[in-house]
Amino acid sequence: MTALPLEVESSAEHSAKRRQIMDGARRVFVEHGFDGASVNDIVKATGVSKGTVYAYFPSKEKLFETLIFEDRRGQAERLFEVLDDSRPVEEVLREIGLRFGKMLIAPEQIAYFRMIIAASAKFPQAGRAFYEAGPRYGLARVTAFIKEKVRQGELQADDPEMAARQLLELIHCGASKPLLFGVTDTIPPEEIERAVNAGVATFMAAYGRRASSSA
Amino acid sequence: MTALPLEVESSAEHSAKRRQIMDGARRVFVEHGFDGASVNDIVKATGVSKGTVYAYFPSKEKLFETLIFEDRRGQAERLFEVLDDSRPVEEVLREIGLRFGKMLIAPEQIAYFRMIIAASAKFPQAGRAFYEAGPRYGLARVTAFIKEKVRQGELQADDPEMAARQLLELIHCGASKPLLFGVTDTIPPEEIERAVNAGVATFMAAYGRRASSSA
DNA sequence: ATAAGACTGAACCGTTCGGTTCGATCTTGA
DNA sequence: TCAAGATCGAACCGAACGGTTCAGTCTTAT
Repeated sequence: MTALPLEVESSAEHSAKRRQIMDGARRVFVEHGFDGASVNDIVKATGVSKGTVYAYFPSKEKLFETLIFEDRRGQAERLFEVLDDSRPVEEVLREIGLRFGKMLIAPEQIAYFRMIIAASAKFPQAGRAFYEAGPRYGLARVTAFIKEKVRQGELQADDPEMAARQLLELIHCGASKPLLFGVTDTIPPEEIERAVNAGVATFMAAYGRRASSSA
Repeated sequence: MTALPLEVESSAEHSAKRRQIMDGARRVFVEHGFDGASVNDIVKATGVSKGTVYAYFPSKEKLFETLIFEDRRGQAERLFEVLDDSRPVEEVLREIGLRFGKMLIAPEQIAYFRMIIAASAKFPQAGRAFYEAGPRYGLARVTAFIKEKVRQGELQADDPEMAARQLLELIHCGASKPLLFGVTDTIPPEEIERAVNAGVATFMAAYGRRASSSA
């Protein structure tokens, strides 16, 4: 290989052309997965020439890895912003539940999960990056929220992290699984709301101030 | 294509050669996914000639689909056998929780899930077949168990299916996620047990006879 | 023994794969 | 204006892709 990739500097890091390439690549990777995405299809989706793609990224692998690493959008941050511990706990949990539920069943999200999961054997660092920016980040935020609510006396939990894990599982309650396995394309919004309400009720039965200690 | 696949009769349905081919193919598909698995690698893994593979299956796609459809082993049946409603509810739930948890973190299982999830966009029927033999079957069994325990007075639940969904999520509590995303290769057994115990406690707090009605 | 069927291993096919090259053209900055 | 760098589109490369073919060998049943 005689053509070295462009030396990335701060300005080039955010160049429009580079972003254009990554946007086009993301579409193809999300649709076909890493192995199913051909470089020629990616090139078409980018709207630039193949030579230019290779001027920015040395290989298909590097393009994919870079995409996943830099795609750690503030999605989880925005989602968990509503964890305002000055408000009543059930109110917050219902709201976070609905936001979380809607996010987890969005078609783009399902497709993105599928792509990451599929690629995680070959690109474990990419899988890890995604996991830490998403699920783990969310868990940490919810754990902190629960700790504060325990301190305030609204909740009781010996193990706030386990409580947070349970909460996240309860409010979603596996609703996205049929989507992941291709069983259906849509989940009715009422289903999400139903799971959220039931999940919050169960969580409060176990961890609410009136409940017996659970852990 | 001049060579037609072998007409499948009852005996050929279970022929050793056909099984050999599918066993070899499964190994390669599970390791590399559908797109990442090459027919040449599959042929090597089967230990038969390429011509023979094509004598039994008309294409790579058909081989994959057939494999998934016929792989509906009685795994879920065996797992949920312990749902014996003549025993105390907590005892049964702990036991099913441990069995379920161990199954869901087994490396072969993780790899199989990954393969199915990855392929579900292109092969939704295969994804559905897997889902119905596994998660949906389990949910139905647990729902029936909960209904019976409600009838016996050990549990109370207005919505046994939602209760079953919650139970399945609680006893596992997302323990396999780090595996799916390639974050780690192993989950300590104590972690599974801990999640099971906490999950059963939360479930009983919400649905046990002494608990307030949750749904 | 013989014939039919199953299977083998090697070669083949047209197409696609990821990656490379390059003359021509465009863009940008001095 | 000019030169350097960026980009283009087309062609190319060797390897790999899924699928096909076939002479030879093995297996089985009569």
